[in-house]
Amino acid sequence: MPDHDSDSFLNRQTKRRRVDIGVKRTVGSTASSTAAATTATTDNIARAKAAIFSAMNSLSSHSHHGSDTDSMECSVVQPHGGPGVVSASDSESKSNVLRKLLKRANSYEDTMMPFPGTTIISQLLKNNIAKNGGGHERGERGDRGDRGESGFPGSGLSNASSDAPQEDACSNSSQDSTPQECLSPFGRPPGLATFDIERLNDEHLRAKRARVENIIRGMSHSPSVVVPAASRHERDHEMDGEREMELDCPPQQSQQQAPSSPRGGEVCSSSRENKRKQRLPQQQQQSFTQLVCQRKEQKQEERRQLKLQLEDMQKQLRQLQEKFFQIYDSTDDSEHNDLHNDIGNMSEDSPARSDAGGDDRGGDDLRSDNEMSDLDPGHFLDRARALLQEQALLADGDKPRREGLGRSKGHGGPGSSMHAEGKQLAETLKQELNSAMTQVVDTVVKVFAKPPRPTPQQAFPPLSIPPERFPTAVNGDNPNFHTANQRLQCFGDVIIPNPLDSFASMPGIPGTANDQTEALPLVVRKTPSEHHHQSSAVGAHGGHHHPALHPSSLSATMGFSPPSFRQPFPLPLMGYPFQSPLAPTGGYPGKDRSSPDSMDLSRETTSLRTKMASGHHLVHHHRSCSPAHPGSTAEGLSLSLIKSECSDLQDMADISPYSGSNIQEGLSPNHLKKAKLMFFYTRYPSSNMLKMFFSDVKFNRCITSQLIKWFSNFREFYYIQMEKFARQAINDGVTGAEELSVSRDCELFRALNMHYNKANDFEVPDRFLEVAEITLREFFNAIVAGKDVDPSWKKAIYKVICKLDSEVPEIFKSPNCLQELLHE
DNA sequence: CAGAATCCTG
DNA sequence: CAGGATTCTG
Repeated sequence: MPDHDSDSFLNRQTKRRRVDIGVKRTVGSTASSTAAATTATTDNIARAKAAIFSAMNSLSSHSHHGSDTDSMECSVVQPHGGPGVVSASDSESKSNVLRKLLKRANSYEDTMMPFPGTTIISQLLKNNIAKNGGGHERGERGDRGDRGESGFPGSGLSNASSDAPQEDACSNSSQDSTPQECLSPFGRPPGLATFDIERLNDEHLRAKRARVENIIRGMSHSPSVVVPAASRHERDHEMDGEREMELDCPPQQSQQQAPSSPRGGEVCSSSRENKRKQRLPQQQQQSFTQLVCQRKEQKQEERRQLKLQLEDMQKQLRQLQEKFFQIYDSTDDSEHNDLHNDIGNMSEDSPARSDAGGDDRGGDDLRSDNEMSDLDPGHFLDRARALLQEQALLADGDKPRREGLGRSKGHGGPGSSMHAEGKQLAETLKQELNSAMTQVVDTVVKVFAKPPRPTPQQAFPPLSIPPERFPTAVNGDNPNFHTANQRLQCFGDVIIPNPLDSFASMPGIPGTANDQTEALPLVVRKTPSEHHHQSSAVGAHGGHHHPALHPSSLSATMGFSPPSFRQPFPLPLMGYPFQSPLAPTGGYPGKDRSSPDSMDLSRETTSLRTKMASGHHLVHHHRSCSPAHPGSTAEGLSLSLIKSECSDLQDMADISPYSGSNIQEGLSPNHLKKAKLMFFYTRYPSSNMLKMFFSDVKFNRCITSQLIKWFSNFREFYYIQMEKFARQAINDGVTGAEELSVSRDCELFRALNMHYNKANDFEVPDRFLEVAEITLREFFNAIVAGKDVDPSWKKAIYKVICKLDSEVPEIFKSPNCLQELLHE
């Protein structure tokens, strides 16, 4: 299709030879052919790239599923433990926190990793779950165990004090429960505990349990037990949000409904939380003692598992941190110091640090932003990546640092030889870690979960992608994405050009609107001085994106792909100039792509697109547009969503491979200026001529049209002036054309010069004066002859003038001609 | 009728 | 100068 368009266009140019006013325009058929050939070649390249891209997408798709699976796995919930089992809750909370954090990482990874299952984190998590064995009681925690849990979601720092466990409060009243909490409107009937339903991975099983639970609840209703919902509510909310996004588990919903929990406001009430609330009450129910006993065993088991998991995760976390640091400390320290610190604070194996961290955290609210940014997907990705690399390195020999980490992980075992102090320290550290995690999770959840969730779902219903992913991907573009990407680039082999950026490099984009023949506002206002690297209308193409043009080969092993792959198009951003073919306009079907904001955002988007356009991506899209690749459904989200308005894709293909040159994607003011100067030589330039003289511009239909339009406008002005002065001369009593002359100091010339050579920094060729004079006389004669009565009387004049074009100096072919010309 | 140039307007 | 409407051509 692209070829066709291009060819047809060129052919038309060649064949057409039509003219303004009946004068045939000279067009170089040869040049035309050449251009066509070039196009074809590039197209082939494009196809190859498309294939690659396609493959990538496929992988991405897989990863997605994988992530879901993981999520489910991770969603296992700790069964309620009796009074003596409180520690379980503790470990559970930690484990949850860690898991969530880690999972979050997974999530992000999934977003970009082709092989979800292979992500280190997920693997580790799985292993943990699988291998959980003897339980480690955290005696230290004691009855306070629940605290950690309760504290985690809300304000990570305040967990020790304000976040009194609502559960405990309500059930035992031994804890510093807040009355309000208990009185919360949300307090629901002391339903029987939902046992450990949550832990069951099997949805059906869970559903059954839920039903049973309902029945039981109906039977036993102990008013004495009120679930504190107020604070819990908040917490649940957050957690729910996270869970919902991460897990997207249907079973939970059924359960939550069952409990008849009045919390209508919540997006997705956490079944798990609900259950826990009900746990204690349940135990108080004698009638269910047996049942409880049975459950207890399971709970015990669960507890042990959870503990193990927690420990493992902690260990993993440390390892990740360590590795991450190792890798980044040497590279970009400054940029990630925050992250480093944050993690460090959470690290258990560095007492001093942890302590300090704890203190810091007390008044560390100000850092929330930083933390947030640090905890973006990119960070997780980085960490994961770091881990991978580390593993590779470890194969050769363990690194000292890692050793240190490894050793740190021994705490917690019941048989641990730790001294009391050590235990306390460990405990403290754990809490710190917990709180830190909480904070982190909260921030992340808030940031990624809240805003856009609804929109994405609507946009991509069929994809059934966890809502959170979209926001994530989208948000990722902003501050975080770039940094993440940059960091990724540290791993040279795995670097993938930012897909979004590549869009900008598509020359065709500006005019991409299929049949858009009229020039779009391609001209970007720039300062003449910045002739080079000036950002083209299409945006930040100038000079910076080149690196991106060397798309690193995708590392299959790493399988990292920018989030943007999955959600490459921040749709809202896909605005005007980029109604590009590539633009996933399809992504948001029916969406107004030319929203007013688009322009503003375009700049931002542009940079992203630049990279996106580079390499295979660009080409791929291109291909998808071709008839041969109709649906390209299997090609993954981005592709499937991409509606191709491929008209000008081919043009893009032409230029996509360009490298290093100063080719621009749009016409700049300098180009306009140059065109005006050229007008002194040629009034009717052919499109091929334009291409030759604007070699620094990537030609597409739009550009061509615009250039032609420019000259058309030039002519318009020129002829208007001619007619005006001719009539003026007539009015002035001039009787013979011979009396008319055009000199450099005449009015006419000044008018023209003012228009085409405003700065007067160009020496107008004498030939132009001649032509102008001829033109003036033509008009004069015509008018005198009364030909102006004929509506098309000017055509004859045009016909004459168009033959007067002279050769344009070679120097105009130079992209730098302006400098050269004006400096002479 | 499509495509191209011109005309007209802002 | 850009856009849209109109005209013209093959």
